[in-house]
Amino acid sequence: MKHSIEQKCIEKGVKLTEQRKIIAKVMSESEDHPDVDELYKRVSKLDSKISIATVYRTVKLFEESGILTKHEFKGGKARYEELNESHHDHLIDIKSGEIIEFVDEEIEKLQEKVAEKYGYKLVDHKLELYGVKKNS
Amino acid sequence: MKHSIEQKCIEKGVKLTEQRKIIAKVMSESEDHPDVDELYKRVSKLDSKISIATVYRTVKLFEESGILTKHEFKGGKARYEELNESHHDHLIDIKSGEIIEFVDEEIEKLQEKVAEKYGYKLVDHKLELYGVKKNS
DNA sequence: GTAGATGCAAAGTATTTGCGACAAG
DNA sequence: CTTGTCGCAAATACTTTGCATCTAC
Repeated sequence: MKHSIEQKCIEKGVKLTEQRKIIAKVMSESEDHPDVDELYKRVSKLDSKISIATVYRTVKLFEESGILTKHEFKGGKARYEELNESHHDHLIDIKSGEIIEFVDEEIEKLQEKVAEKYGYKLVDHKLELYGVKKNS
Repeated sequence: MKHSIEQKCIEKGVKLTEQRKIIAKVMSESEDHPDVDELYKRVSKLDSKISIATVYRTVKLFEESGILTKHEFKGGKARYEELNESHHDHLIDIKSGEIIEFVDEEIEKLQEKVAEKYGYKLVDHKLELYGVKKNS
């Protein structure tokens, strides 16, 4: 069975080149939120000839096609993850850099309500929590 | 009476140079969230010899001193605003770029709760809503 | 066959830094 | 005085782009 991103490319009519297939595969198999450099490293192991320009072009294309989503957490580089049905936000451990994904329906609803209150329709949002582990 | 940022520099023991006073003044009087370029333009009107490097160095220093806060909204450049008692989040009009500040105590509390749930102490957070005006 | 994709290197942005001159406390 | 700051230009980090070549459909 094809991995999920390649599948989505077909559905969305995104042309599949060798390079895109590799990038799609790597992102599909990634459990984390790699930045372009990291993605480039992983991709290079499968095909050392892929250029970083192609990686940049591809993540941008995938993002515009609604296949990947881009995060700009604190500290510079953009990071990507596969976009799927289940929306979630992020809790970031500022010591270790570990990222925990979470969903909170109540917060989601309240956000809609805030937008509503000011006469806006919510089209997107960003919620990031930065924390330190409690000495448990 | 001195404007608020200059006051804070004194309280926090931040050395006040001519350039810093000007940057402090401009930020104190800004009602919006200027990026460094914009800030540099405003500052240059009061003293055309200030360099952009100084503006970068100063906003960084002010941020580290807890005087300014930095936002990285979608689309690149970092933007700054004065940090004061009243915390707030931002609702951004994706058409006009207008930024509305809001506070929602309930969301704040829920965020704490989420962090708690995963065993974390919340030290910072970022909540940005992106919306379009409803045809009112 | 043709429109679009790739690799490369060069160009863009945004931001930081080394260094000698200078100013604040 | 002495330490830290400034202006300048060069350096860095991340991302985009022009162009000739190549490839998916």
